[in-house]
Amino acid sequence: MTSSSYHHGNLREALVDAAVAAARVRQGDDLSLRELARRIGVSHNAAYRHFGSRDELMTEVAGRVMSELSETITRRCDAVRTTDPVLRARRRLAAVGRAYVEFALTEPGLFSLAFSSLTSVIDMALSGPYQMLADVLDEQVAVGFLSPEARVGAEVTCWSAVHGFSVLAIDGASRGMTEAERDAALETVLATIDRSYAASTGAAVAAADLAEEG
Amino acid sequence: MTSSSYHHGNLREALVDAAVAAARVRQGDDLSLRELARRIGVSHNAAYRHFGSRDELMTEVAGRVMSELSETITRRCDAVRTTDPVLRARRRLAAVGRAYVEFALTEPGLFSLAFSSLTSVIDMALSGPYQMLADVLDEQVAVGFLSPEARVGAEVTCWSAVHGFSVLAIDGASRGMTEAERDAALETVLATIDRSYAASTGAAVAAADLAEEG
DNA sequence: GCCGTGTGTTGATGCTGTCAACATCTCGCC
DNA sequence: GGCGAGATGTTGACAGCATCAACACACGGC
Repeated sequence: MTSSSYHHGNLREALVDAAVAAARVRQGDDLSLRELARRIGVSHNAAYRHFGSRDELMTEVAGRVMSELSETITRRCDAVRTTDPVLRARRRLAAVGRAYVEFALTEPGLFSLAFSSLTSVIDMALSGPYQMLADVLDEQVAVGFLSPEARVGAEVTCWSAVHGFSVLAIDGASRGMTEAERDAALETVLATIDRSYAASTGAAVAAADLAEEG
Repeated sequence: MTSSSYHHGNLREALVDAAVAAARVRQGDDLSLRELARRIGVSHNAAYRHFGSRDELMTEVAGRVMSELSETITRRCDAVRTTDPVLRARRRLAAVGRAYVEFALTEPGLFSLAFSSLTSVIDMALSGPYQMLADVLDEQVAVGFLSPEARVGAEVTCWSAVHGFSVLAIDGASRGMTEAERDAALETVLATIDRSYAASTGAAVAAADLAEEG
């Protein structure tokens, strides 16, 4: 329609798309406005008609990434089919953790970009992934698995654990681990938290309880 | 001695010092070779006689930071005076975690720089902080607090938790928290792990056990 | 006393983000 | 239907950056 070759038509979207695509491919936030413009076939600083600065674009990209993260978590969380309420709540928390790490390791470029974007990103996280985590924790309290005392601050604890795991796995520490070793390490993290929350109410747990279904 | 005004005498050291000082002051890895050179009073790219690239300098700086981190951890860990073996092992693990986070929050610039430096940094961490963590965990097993089964992968779990906490506290998530709230959140993280490890052997724990001494 | 090598300097290249001035298109109004 | 305003895209410039190449100085060993 509006493909007049002078006006792009939807530069803003195109820029964000290109940024996401570029960040998806190569690690490091070395993607420049000029290169994005070049790739789209528009001149440098055309971007400035849509974004006040490079950071503003990155913030927008980060928002997209957060949404994608939320989706991944929701999908994984909803895939838990267990009907037993306690087991279900425990597995759903584990699913949140697995989804978070899975996303980070599948899309390390996007993940890093999203969390290196300074401030406002996190505000988005608050309404997305963070809220989902809180909901699952509430569910654990509701079914009597997690004690109300241990509930306070639990979001930060869980988020710290999976976020730290992701960061270390992406750039450094766990490098040199095989995929199997990494998965095992993640399961250890999840099991550690699960065991702690079980102990908060004296609930009994078995080692294999958290194993994924199907 | 060799202060000939043409040859600096110890540029390499001076560069690393200046980089550390600069990173200490302001967040973000926006410190440039040129600015460091300017600050030292030497011309741009004099640095290239001592470092092959900017990254090489940063790696050196990261090494320094790691050493400082190790020191902080050692100091905090050795400050535990408890004589009861089990309580001592538990408090020493908590001390490692507190030291790690304390360093990250006291020197966010240095911390971020060290862990944004791509690869070789982590290798240093392996011989430093990571080894200290492993030792304390071994101690917990030795005194019968942590079960050998729960011991496997525990380094990664603990490191993930405190590292994630630090990262989130520095740039974003926990921003807006008061210092007291942040401390409380950290204690929750430490208590969660402690409770889990206690549960691994069925050891009894009281809430105030981990509290710092005098 | 002289030369080689280590160290520091100057200059240039090509990249970046950002600003200012200009060009072109699109849409609403008469 | 034509026109003017605002939105969008372009060109050019500037300063800053990392890095390379060529040059200048200083000190040590012969």
